[in-house]
Amino acid sequence: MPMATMRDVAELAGVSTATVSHVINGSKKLSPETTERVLRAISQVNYTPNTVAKSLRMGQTFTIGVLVEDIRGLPVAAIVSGISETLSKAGYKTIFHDLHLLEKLYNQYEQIGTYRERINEGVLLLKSSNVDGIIYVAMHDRHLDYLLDPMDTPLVYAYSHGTENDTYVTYSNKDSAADMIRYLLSKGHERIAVIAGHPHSYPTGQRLLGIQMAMQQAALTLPPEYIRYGDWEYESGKTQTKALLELPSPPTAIFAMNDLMAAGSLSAIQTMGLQIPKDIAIVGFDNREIASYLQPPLTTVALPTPAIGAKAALHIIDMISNPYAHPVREIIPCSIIERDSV
Amino acid sequence: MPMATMRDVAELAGVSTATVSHVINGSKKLSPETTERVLRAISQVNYTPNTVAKSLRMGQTFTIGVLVEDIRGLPVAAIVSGISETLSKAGYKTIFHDLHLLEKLYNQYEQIGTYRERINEGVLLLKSSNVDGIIYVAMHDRHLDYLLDPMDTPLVYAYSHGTENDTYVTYSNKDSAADMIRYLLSKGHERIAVIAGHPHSYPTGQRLLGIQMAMQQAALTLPPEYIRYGDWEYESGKTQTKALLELPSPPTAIFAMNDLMAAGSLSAIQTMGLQIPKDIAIVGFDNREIASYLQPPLTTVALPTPAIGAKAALHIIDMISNPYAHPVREIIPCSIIERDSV
DNA sequence: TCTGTGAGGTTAATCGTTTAAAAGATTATA
DNA sequence: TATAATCTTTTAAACGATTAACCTCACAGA
Repeated sequence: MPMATMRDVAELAGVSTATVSHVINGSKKLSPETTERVLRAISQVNYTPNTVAKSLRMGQTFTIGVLVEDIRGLPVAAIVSGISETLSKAGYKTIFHDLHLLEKLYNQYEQIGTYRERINEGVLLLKSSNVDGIIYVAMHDRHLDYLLDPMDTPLVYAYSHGTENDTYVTYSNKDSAADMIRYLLSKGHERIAVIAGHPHSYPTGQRLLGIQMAMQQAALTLPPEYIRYGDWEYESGKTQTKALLELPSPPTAIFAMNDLMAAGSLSAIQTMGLQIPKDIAIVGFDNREIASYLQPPLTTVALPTPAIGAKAALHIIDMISNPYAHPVREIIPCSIIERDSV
Repeated sequence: MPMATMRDVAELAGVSTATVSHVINGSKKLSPETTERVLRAISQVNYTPNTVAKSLRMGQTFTIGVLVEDIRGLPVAAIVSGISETLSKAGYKTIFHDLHLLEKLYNQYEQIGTYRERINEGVLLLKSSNVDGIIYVAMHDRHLDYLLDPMDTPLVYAYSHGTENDTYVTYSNKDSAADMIRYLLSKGHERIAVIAGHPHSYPTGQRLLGIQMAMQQAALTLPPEYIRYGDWEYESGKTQTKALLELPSPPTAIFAMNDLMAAGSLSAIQTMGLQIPKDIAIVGFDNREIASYLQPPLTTVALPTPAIGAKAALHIIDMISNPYAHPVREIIPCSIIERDSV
């Protein structure tokens, strides 16, 4: 049995389709009797408006395209969760497109062409679905200016940065790192070492900046031998920690720039027979699931993922109703999750 | 500048919109010159068909609604990833709706009403978006028969079961558990204990069945004191393991029914000063991220999540073109991930 | 009695496609 | 030469909503 249409309702109620539409949308004052009759007819035939027809007529789909690099990436799922919640509360639907780009993204510059293709395809697909706007959730900064060229659809970046002229919402690298240092300082640590990520990556640079800043403010310095670079992976945390502990004057606290390296660090510390947090403190970044199951549970900084998603959704909705507004850059602070590793 | 329409193309090429449509869809043989002219016009005005109009006319949206309990649930993201990939390869779009139901689901029977409401809302929302079909991704079995009542939209369950008359795709609880036992047996273990999940949950029951079966086939038995029930959480793994180790004749291998409890178990074993896997072996279930970062890395069973997603997508597409086919129940085997804990 | 006003409803165009059916043009057949 | 057959293209009616503009009627005021 085909879905009931507005016509069916109109006929049953003995009115025109215009009247039915007005009842549904409250777009005109109607007599109580008519309204009543139409409402009854609606529930009698179990009528639901056909969104497709509505969209065609109104030139709006009330649909936002959510383009993600890979939903399997941990922060991505949490961000999408936030987006989805806010969007549906605001009456928007989410059309989801996954680029499946989770392979290790670094050092694959030869493949950048393929990435661009995949991304372009995704955008085209969403645009051809007549989405009212697009949210792009990427784990690493990508310069997507080339994408914007043919883009008359509002776009906001969530998590990663766009260019200067884009609207994006991300988390604070610099301030969060500084906060963590201040936290360590407040616990009495002064000899703090850091295991950074890839030397040239944006988060590494920013966080290092924040760290130096916080140290300076405390009239302390971060000696060069206390800065070691890893590759964001478990093993590198292990190696760099060993190097750190063999220093003539080893640190009393280690700040690893993600939880994976922190886990490696923790394992290295323990195989050297040291106690955490008695002999040395260790903190991470990201608050992945693993952080709470390490022994001891890891103190780390939590990304404001739900907030990033929610804000991104809010911004895209704004941009739809107000297409010529200025781009807005929103940077959300992270929070420190205290556990037992310091 | 508004998007170019078929009319624009037609005018530019000096033909009717019907001709343009035929060129695009290859639905009629046309002279090469006309085709050429239309094609040129299309790229000149940068035309993309308006999907909304197309959907209205065709009565099909080429859109599948993906209803998830909560995308933050680990297996959920991986399943959605599989769904999305298969769907978009087949030319379908994914409209995503998250129910945000991640709060601990157990023992909340009072809240079941709210769940039903949330789920119903979601289904209604998707139906009103005129999706061609719905995939429901739930982490726990829910009896959604009440949902099907007004459902003329094809539905497939992914991960969880539906009722007898539903199409679903899930993983094998019984066989995977049996496989794991056989694996342990092959490594020389005969005194195998199990830390189960909630006593009355479906996975617990099925896996226990598989375990008993495999033991019997090896002419071994699982003594009652070797079966302990946890609550799927870390702490319960710890407690149950302690109890197991205090037995007069402790097991040489422990099979925890998820990685979280296995992690707890591992911690308990180590605080008792035992070596893994030398003194005792431990295996888990789920292959969560945590499994590979435990010390030692945990041997566990991996859920076939991408396959579940892919198959679910395939089934829904089948059902769309063939609405009166029989329901199909597909159970996909899991695989054992060998690491260093046995 | 006539005009003006407002309330309550309707008419019909429109959004951008698809697709039967019709029409026109060209070639083949008798 | 007339007719049939074929090939190419067009006409126009959908699909199911929204909405500006119009219509009708009742009543108030002059």
